[in-house]
Amino acid sequence: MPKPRKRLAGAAGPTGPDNKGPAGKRTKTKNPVGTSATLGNSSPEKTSASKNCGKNLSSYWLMKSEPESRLEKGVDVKFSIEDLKAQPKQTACWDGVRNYQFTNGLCSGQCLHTSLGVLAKARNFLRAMQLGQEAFFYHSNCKEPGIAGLVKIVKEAYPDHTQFEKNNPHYDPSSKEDNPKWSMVDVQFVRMMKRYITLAELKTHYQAHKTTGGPLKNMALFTRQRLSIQPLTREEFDFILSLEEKEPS
DNA sequence: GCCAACGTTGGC
DNA sequence: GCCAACGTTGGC
Repeated sequence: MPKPRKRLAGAAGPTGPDNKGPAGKRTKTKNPVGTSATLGNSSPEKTSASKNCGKNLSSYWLMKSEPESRLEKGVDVKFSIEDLKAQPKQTACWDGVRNYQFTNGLCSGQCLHTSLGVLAKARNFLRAMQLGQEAFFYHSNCKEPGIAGLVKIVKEAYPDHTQFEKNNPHYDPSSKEDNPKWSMVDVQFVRMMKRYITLAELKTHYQAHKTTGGPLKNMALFTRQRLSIQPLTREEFDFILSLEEKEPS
């Protein structure tokens, strides 16, 4: 399926395709705790994970985030595990790409758009995530990529309500109430890894396992390289946890 | 900063 | 609906 690809260095496209409003990063000082954090508490989540159709879904995840500053349309996308730890309740909203929001701020849909397909996949994964499930917090696009810690899902996918609010800068007229485009989950810091598990180390195991049939042989980090939220099998998850106890190879 | 990988777009 | 161009991810 992959055909030779072409890349034009110059690309000279129209500069800035839609600047749909830089949608500044929410300033943490905005609202006192409580606003949106409590918003969902009253309703017993009728939304449920019933979309899951009883399929054999993953219970473990890997979520990528960039720990080093980088501007994307004027917004710094940096969000390291230390940043997560620093949040109130050590909790943040996760929109499935690599954007995040403070749970005690205006929890609005800051939708740094990625392409729709990627988003759709990320969203599907987001919607499959269930309360209490654990995910590795992965540092990407940085000096030393790797798994920094563990987080857990503390709120299952819920629609980002601001996408329906006309006055909101994140209003998205193309999103329908019965099929919201933007979802988020909330994740909470659990712990740091006992040691940082680098991508290089994981890759070494992945390559070995490809021939030996070990647990990482199909790891999405290497086989689905561009997914920002990826499912892990229990075997993958357990194997990676076991690496903590070992000397880096 | 470069560029490979790869998903998406759009002309036909 | 194919397929080349293009934009983005993310390692290096």
